[in-house]
Amino acid sequence: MALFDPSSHPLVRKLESVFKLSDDERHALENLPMQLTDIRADQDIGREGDRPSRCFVMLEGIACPFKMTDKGRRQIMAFYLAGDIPDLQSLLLNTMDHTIATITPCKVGFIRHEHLRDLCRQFPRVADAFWRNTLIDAAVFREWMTSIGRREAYPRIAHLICELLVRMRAVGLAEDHTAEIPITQVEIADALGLSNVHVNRVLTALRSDGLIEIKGRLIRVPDWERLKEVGDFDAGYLHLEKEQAAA
Amino acid sequence: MALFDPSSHPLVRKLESVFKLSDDERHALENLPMQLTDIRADQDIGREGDRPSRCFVMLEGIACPFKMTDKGRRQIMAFYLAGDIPDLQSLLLNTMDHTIATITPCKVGFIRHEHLRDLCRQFPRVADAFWRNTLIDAAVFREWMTSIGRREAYPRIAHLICELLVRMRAVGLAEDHTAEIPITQVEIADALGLSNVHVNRVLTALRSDGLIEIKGRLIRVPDWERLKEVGDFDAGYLHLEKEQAAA
DNA sequence: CGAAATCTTGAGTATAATCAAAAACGGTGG
DNA sequence: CCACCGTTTTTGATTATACTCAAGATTTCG
Repeated sequence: MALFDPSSHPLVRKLESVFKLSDDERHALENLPMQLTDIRADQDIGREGDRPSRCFVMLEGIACPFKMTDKGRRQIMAFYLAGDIPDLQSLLLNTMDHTIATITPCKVGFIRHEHLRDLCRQFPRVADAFWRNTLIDAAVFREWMTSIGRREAYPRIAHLICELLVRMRAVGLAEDHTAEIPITQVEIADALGLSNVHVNRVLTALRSDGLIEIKGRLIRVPDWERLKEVGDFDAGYLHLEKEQAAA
Repeated sequence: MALFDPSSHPLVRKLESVFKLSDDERHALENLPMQLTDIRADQDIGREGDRPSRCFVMLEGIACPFKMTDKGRRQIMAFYLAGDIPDLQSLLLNTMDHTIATITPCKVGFIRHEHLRDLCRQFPRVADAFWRNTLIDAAVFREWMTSIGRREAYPRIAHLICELLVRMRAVGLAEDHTAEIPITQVEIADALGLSNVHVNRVLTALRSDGLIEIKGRLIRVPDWERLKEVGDFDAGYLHLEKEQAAA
């Protein structure tokens, strides 16, 4: 599978995974004013309560939306990869109900709402594609809810690894069943509603059971079918196109 | 606050909570062909894997989307009330990734996708309102994730009660701090990732702490501010208009 | 009125949390 | 190249929240 191609526009890539763009649509997307910005790790890009006037596209790195409870506990609600548009919702919902932060150093492209609105007005299919994007986000939230609420730690972690691998493959960030996943155990814990200590113990168990191999940030899955089964993983909820979903 | 007015069209009500409809828009909505159907309790309306050709609007009753894990455990991911459009996503995502079932006897209105598509094409603001609707669903999913992952059972249940009360008030199904909530403890357990036994114990504790009063299906909250605080509840994520959010 | 569903309570257990500290790792500068 | 420092991972010991199993009480509804 081809690696991420930095020469093609990220939004073009994103939308072309849904349908064939017309020349006009492609042209409009490529000429969308976008402010490229580098952001270092562990920085908030948008905060709960903000009223943003622009969205951003992930170009490189990993970011996450999270909330804090009154007891100071953090819940990470997703991991965003290259091509994702984390706060597309700000286009229609004025106030941010969560914070979005970088996990690794990131490259992002900011796009002003007005430009996106113009684009949606002129090309309804683009608006549909954005809408579809938010629907898939919601589908992923539902799956995470199911994991957090009803799967034990062992399958829960296996499930997350499956999801990340499939999504990274879909955007060319992983090949076969190996990927570099620069997410700490603390972050995994906050995403899955577990303690970092327990995450560590389960990862150790997954390794000694031969389900995963870890070298630094590199994770390899020797037996994909078995990991999928352990994690009760079915990629359907990601609503990827067939070619990409092939596992 | 006025009780639910069955004479006004549910979609008109829904969209008017977002913006003022033009006469044309209102007229188109009111003339949308809609098949009214009564469904008894505990029936699936749509199943995982289905490829629906229509959406439905909730008119009466409560329904829920859920998933089953391979171990046979159920996760309920939301509660849908009158006015909600549970599977709007089927308009853009072909295959259902979860099942939707009634909790109580329900009255629903089925609307064919083609009619909704025509409507969206003709009235872009209506499409925006639908999109906004799915964004709010996603915001609720995020809040639930936070509850399930990072709040203990006691605040978790308090939080759910707060949410249901606010949402029911918003559509005229509750007055003040009293509502009829026909959801069993097993269903609450499946929604919050708890066992029914534990839900029962926590509800007992909430009662003996004077936070809620239960008579049959009727639930009363004597001290709203205190329940909100216990449940770490802030209605912001529901993105209600100001008048409705007033607590 | 009676059967089925729901709620309640008790007893014992298990998964995962917390607390604490040591080991390993990754990057930096000398 | 290596020593050093902060971060992350790992391990141990103890505790707690919540689960399971089981049975009895209560409510709901036909």
